[in-house]
Formats: sequence, C-alpha cells, structure tokens
Amino acid sequence: MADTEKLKRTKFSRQRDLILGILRSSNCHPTADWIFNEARKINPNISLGTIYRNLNLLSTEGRIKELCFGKGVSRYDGDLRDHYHVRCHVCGKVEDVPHISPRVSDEEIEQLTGYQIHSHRLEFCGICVECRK
Amino acid sequence: MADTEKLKRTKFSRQRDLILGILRSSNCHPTADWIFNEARKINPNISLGTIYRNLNLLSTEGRIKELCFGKGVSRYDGDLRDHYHVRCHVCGKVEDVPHISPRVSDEEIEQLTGYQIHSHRLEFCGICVECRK
DNA sequence: TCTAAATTAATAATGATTATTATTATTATT
DNA sequence: AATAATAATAATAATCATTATTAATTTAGA
Repeated sequence: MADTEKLKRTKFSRQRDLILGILRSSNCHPTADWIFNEARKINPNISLGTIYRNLNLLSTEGRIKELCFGKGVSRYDGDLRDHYHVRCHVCGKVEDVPHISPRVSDEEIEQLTGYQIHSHRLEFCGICVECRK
Repeated sequence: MADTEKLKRTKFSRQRDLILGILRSSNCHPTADWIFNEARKINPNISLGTIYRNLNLLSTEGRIKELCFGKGVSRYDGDLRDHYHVRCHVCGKVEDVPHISPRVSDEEIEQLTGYQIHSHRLEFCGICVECRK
C-alpha cells in the first residue's frame, strides 16, 4: 500500500478571497506588495506571507497569471484572457496591449524544438506616453 | 557651467574580458552563478560582485543580453542576433528556438499603445525532450 | 615612470520571497 | 450543534539573488 495518496483539498479562506477580489478589480498588474497594502485597508492583520502563499496557490491553480518582467519583482494579473503586455522601463508601469491576435503558434514551436509547449509570453518594453514628455 | 559633464570611460579589465569570453563560448544561457564558477577555474580570486557588475555593464552597453524567466535568477546571452527562447519548466534549461522570423512589429505596438517601443521578448515555456520521457 | 581614474576583492547590506510554527478558521462527521 | 481533522493564518526567521561600500589594485594616458 505504498500509494495511499493523501489528497489535499483547498479550503476557503477570507484572505484568499480578498486577494483575488483585489487583483480582479485592479488593472495595474500589481506586485505582491501593492496587493498587501490594499488588503491591509480591509484586513489590517493580514500578513505578507499570506499574500505570497495565496498568489502562488492561485497561480498554480490557474486562477491568476504571474508576470515576470526583468529581475526583481513579480507582478500578477487576474485577467486570464490571452493578451500581451507593454512595460515602461522608466516608470515601471505595465499595461495591456489592446487586442492583437496571437501571431505565434505553439504547435509550430513544438515541431521545431521537440518541446511540449504549454504557453508563451510576449512582452514589449519601451517608454510610456507620460514619460516621453 | 552646470553641465560640466564628467564622462566616464570604460577601461579594459581582465575579469570583464574573461566573463565575456565565457558567455560567448557557452550556449546554455547561463546564470551569474554559473559564470562565476566557470570564471574561478581560470581566475580563482574573482569575486561574484565582479561578475554581476560586469554583466550589468555589458548588458547596458548592449554587448550581451539579459534574459529574465520567472522569478528568481537572471540568465545571460552572448548571442546578439534576433532570436527567441524556449524554457523547460521541469529542469529549467533554456534553449534557442531555431530561426523563426520575428512575427511581431514594434511599430504596430507603438501605434496601438503610444509607447516608444525599444524591444520585445518572446519566450516559450514547456517540457523538453529529455523531461518528457 | 607618474598620475588620475576605473576596477577589483572582500564583505556588508538590501530586498523579494519562502520556510517555520504555534494558533485559528474551515469543513466533514458524528 | 458539538467534535475531530486538517488547512490556513500571523508573526517571524531564514534564504537567496543582487547591489552597495571601501580600501587596495590595475589600467591608460601624459
């Protein structure tokens, strides 16, 4: 009986629900720290570790997406629809690219590389309208 | 005379030369730590800070490229030609995607977003041939 | 060679993220 | 509703990658 698998079911938590709500109602692709500060306004006792643990859990479950620009901080996106991002390398802001159809076929890359492709990320980097002035 | 600019010229250094050589002769898109360990084989006194400082300098000067996959570690690429990457999320390996022509026009994104676009990154994530077995 | 400035090695400091743990909250079962 | 099992939390410590500091060394030009 080596494979007596212990299944671990996710329980509801107020904190996770709050985090997901904050992320879904924001459009700034926030960092864990930004979410932490928003969450404290509602629940002053919430811990930063809770933010990170739940962001990782939600990301693993596919309920949110994690964005990684450059070294440093992760950002998170509650919008699961296929879309791309543009980042200002002056102020750090991240915005959605208004819908462009995906130009890239994962299937083609599978054939070229032999990899089983799960996803791709396309990110543009430049200077935003405000910072250009 | 507020703008007495102090121009700072880059001098040659054996360490930077070594780092660049290691990076150019590798094809594994190494991390700073990997480069550090290679460099120590030639120069046992070299410091990790020197690796980071020079990788940043070389990257700023456009002589190498910095790749940022996920949270955690930066990787570096001595191949300046336009190309994309695929990463195995099991073993972490990063490989080049055999030449596909860029499908994405920075100019189009400039018109859509108002950003002045400098660059874009396209990365595929999946499971490599070895890890699929 | 002499001098000024850039670079280094060594180390400390930082900042983001993860791990630990005793306590609390949630869910299933009586 | 009370109980039991276990997942989640807050608080905190620990980790890991990267950057800053500084005295000593190396480079390049006069």
